[in-house]
Amino acid sequence: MRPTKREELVGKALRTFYAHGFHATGMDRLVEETGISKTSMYKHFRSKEELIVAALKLRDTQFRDWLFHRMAALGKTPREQLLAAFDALTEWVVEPDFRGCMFVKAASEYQEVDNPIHAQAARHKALLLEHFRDLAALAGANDPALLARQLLILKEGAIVAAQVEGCREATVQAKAAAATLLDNALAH
Amino acid sequence: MRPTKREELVGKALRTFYAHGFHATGMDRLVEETGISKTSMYKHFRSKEELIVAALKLRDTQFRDWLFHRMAALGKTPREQLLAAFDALTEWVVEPDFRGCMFVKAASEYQEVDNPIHAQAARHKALLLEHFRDLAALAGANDPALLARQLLILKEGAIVAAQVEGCREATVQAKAAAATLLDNALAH
DNA sequence: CTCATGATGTACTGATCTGTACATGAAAGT
DNA sequence: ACTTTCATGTACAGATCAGTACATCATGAG
Repeated sequence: MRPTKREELVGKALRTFYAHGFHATGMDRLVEETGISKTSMYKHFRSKEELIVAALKLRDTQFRDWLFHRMAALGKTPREQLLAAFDALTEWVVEPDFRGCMFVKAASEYQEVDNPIHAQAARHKALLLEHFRDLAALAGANDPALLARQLLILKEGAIVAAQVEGCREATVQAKAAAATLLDNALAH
Repeated sequence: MRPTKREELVGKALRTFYAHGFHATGMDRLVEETGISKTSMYKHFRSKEELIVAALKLRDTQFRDWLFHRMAALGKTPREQLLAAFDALTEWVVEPDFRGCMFVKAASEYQEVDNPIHAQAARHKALLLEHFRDLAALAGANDPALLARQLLILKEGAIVAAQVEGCREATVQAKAAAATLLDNALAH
């Protein structure tokens, strides 16, 4: 089924925001890129903030779908799937248009905790944590919540290292750390 | 010795940039806050970019001084000092004006790798890595470079979790993970 | 006192920001 | 054919952006 006009606008905005940042991307630029008129743009989205939130929601579903599917494809057991998350990250960070985690960027530019943009970023992280916790429980971890959080900390840290320093090995080094943590958490 | 005018300007700019972001903070605002005139401001710094780089350099020395001194104060052996880094982080993230890592924010808003602001952020991370690698070697790690990188990945990830999700436990959970990695790396 | 020098403040430039008023267009109902 | 309705486009408002031209001021030298 064809994407609606609104979905098309959100998709284009998502790419531009990710590539250039939120404050640095003006509505004029988005209007120019999409070929739509400004009036129509503001018919679809009452404000820039609303457009950003819509873009983050799209990114949330895109990223989770991609990550969870790669994890399921690359790993059979829950333990393997958790480790496979880092293989998926390795595929991602070497892509030429990789620019770090969009939600970290969003939360960085909109820091007030009550800001809808920041809240949307936090929500994404919470959803990731939920999935990891379920898998950690399935894997038989002593403390699934702790293990899930630690693995996600490794994930965020590896992305930051890859983005800020351009470190290519961060994700595989994070995977090695994750393996150690998993071994430790599944032993008893 | 008294701070020079320039140092005072950099210090104030640092606080404002950290609290509100780089693009979101205009030179007009900084001029108003410091009481200086715009002409004088541009006498000290040829451009906003130059001011941001100066602020990041100050932040780099401040943060490294603080972290390394806390690590030395809280830990005796190299191993204890590496772990103590996470205790220091725990002190930091609960401060009311904690807003995440300034260098991650800077690299997020100025993504081009050849941008001086981005480069300054990368440099800070490299200096942290150097210190951690030295300590890991002193601690007798099999692969000091790997261990140092993994510990820093935990550090970045914990800061991100604390900033984006407001997660209070992230730094102590990261410390637990760090302890596991240390145990593993020092065994032979 | 006179004049040069350098720091400072005011007021501005042109560009860009988010958001809107209003004119124009096409399609649909009667 | 005439009017209503709604989507679209143009042009703009008012604020703010980074950066600068120029007037004013204090100070120090001769």
